[in-house]
Amino acid sequence: MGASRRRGRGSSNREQVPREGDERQVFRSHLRRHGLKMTRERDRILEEIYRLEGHFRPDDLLVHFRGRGVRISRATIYRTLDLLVSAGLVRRERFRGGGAHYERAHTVEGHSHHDHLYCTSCGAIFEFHNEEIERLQDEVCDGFGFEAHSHTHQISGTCRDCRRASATA
Amino acid sequence: MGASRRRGRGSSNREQVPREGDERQVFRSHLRRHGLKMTRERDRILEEIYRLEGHFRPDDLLVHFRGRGVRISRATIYRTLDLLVSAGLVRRERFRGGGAHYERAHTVEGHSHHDHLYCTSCGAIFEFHNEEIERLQDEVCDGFGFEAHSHTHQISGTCRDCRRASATA
DNA sequence: GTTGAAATTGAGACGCAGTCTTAAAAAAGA
DNA sequence: TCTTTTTTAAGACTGCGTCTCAATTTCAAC
Repeated sequence: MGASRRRGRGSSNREQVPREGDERQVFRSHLRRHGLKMTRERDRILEEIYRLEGHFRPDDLLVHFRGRGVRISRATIYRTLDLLVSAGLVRRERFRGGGAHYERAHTVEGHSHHDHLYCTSCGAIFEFHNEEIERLQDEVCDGFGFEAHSHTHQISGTCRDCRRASATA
Repeated sequence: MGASRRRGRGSSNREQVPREGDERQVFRSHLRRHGLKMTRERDRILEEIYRLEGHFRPDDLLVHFRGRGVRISRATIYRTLDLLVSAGLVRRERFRGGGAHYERAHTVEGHSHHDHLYCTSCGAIFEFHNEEIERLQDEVCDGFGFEAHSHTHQISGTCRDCRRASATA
């Protein structure tokens, strides 16, 4: 089939530091470390995710690709998301009862992740980060001899706007 | 609010506070407040939940009733769990990707709930409670003008035993 | 560049949690 | 008791996610 050997966008190869392809490098080395292969599909999925802002669901990707005539199967999207999560490039988040949401991790090292406020009234999602909470979490883990890999901290409730709306109602 | 007496294990039953039926009263008045009816099925489900220790899944209840020849449908169990959650008597928790787990809320007022450490290796669940984290959460919410109704705070990782096991391996 | 073992893919079947639909039954107030 | 409204059981159904497997692609060795 199409043998286009794609490189990155219009990579201006000026600098030494791979800025644009940072996540790609991380992904590649993660794959290599696990004896896995880089494929065109995985590359495209990663690229798309890093173009997106905010949260997305697997189906969003599927629709996106379908809409552009790119055939990437559902299975591949799910498989790739799993890989990206274990590579630390993407975070999986669950709100409400429905399916998982994903978002790219903000830093490769995973230091400054954020957590979420979820408005059950309008579905809005807010992000917060609190260093002190993070520290206390570590303390809790130490107390249990527990080694944390990740965490989920969601607060559900009513956002400012919805509160205002229901107050006037 | 008000009457949240502690309720230790074998509380000395000196007081007038309805011990055994506490949750039933709460449920009843919740239903009444919403123009809903108390039924035998709802009563049985509540009773069973308050007999259980720890986490359970909707299917556990189903199997339990089936095994005893009590016919309560899946739909009813799910509907009742929803009601109990909104009445504040039961908490819904999600671990991993699978279905929801439930557990009874420890106090009616919802003050001293706990959060969870989840071992991804053996599936063990530990509970923790940290007053300071709770306080900081409130602060975060205030900052957003957000009114919290509930929260989920899960830390995934490896528990002490599993760490030990993999260290010796 | 060719080759070939091993990994990956697409398509759809499948599994499971949870919701919806319906007629029949039960609750609660008058 | 009677009447109205809610609830129920059963199972069809939905949606998310996983699995299967033959065909294809990767990539390291040649």
